Amino acid sequence: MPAWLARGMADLFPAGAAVGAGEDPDQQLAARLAEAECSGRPLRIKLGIDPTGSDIHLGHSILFRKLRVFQDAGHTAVLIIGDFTARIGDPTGKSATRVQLSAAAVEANAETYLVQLGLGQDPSRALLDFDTPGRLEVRRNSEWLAGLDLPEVIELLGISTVGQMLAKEDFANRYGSGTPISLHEFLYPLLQGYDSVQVQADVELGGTDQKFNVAMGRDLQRHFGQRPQFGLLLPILPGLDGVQKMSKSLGNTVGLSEDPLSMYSKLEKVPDAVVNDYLTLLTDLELAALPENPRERQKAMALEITRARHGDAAADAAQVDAAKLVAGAQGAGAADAEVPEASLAAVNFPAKAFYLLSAVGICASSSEARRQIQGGGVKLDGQKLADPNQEFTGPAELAGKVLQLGKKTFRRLVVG
RNA sequence: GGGUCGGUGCCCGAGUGGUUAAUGGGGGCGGACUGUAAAUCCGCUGGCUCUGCCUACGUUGGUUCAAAUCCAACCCGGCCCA
Repeated sequence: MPAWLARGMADLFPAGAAVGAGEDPDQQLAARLAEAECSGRPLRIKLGIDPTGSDIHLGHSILFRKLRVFQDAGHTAVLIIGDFTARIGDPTGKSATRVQLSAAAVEANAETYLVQLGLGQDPSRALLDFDTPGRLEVRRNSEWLAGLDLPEVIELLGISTVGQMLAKEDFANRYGSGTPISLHEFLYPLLQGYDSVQVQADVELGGTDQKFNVAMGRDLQRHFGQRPQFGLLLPILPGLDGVQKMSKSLGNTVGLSEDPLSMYSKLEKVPDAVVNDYLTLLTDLELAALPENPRERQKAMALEITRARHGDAAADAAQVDAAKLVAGAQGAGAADAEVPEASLAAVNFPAKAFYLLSAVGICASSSEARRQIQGGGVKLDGQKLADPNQEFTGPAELAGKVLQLGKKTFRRLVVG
């Protein structure tokens, strides 16, 4: 099996026996690849995404990266936008039923997804190859799901059983703990599987949490007389906390569209334990060639990922700025790295310190600002603010100064 | 549909008429420490230009000087039965 295929792989099924099982292209992916090579017919690699949010983060991108290497090897990426299934909500990994989204919201999300993946963007930084003919098909599953009639739905339902559904980990947990499961949620794995039938997938990519759904696709394909797809599962990327999976609702993500500085500075402090995972799954670097020092590894990882997304120059600059920020936070005076500006235009003077912080957007509320000041976490031009009630009479007193919350939040105050 | 138990702040979870934005834990934020971090220790954790005033314990209404705590209806959920 080629290295580009094996890197970062968590599971592959069916895996076939290494020796003795012959070269059955329905049992061994390597054989199927060879068959494609001979016949000149590229494989169809399916990846489904649910446009339930508007941001793609690094956790998603490991799947797209794998899809991309298939593209580069000459195969066809079939990207399925689950515009229909998003309205049901994939129960996977959720402790509760998902909210259903409106069709319009789903479509808007789908558009931003494609842009983030590189549609219409600089191809050298795009996650997928949008340009080479035959390498990418984008499909929306409402295409075939919206028109299903009741007999067809019943046929789908008949392919699986309640026992099978309850064997799925998430359902089992929820059922066991008395958390509600709506009946329509059982439809989700079936519909995702039906997508495989519709696009005649040879391989379906997914996270390890997708095993059930991907396997379901095989059942459905067999039911409809097709060769069952392979399931190629990739690990779930741990989030910035290093423990839980990367997920927006857990607030431990790095978004693909984040600016270089925030991307770099988040990544450079990922826990040591997961740095190698990030390197394997999000870069093409050789682990053995990297420095042993854990701090150096973090930096190399952060830099490489930022480079791939923003280009070398922007990433290198972000690294320098991040270093300045840390130095500044440690008492070397206010950082002169790129500090976001905050306008004083919306502030009504005279302004007390706590009100200023919230008016300028550095704190979520004035009460929080008051607490932060009392907790000693706020500085103005490097000088600790001690009194939340300290009054500022006008913009002139503040213009050009840098307001700092904690170690990493800075705002340069501007009059305009 | 019947019986029964339950719906508390970001999450979990105490509290069952009267100091109180509501014990505790998690998470988050801030401080110290450190190789950034993690671990550990400390503080904070509804809102409001705030020495006071608002809004909060599923929803609505009621009883009371006084309710998250009592009553009624309704909504939502678990379990058992049909």
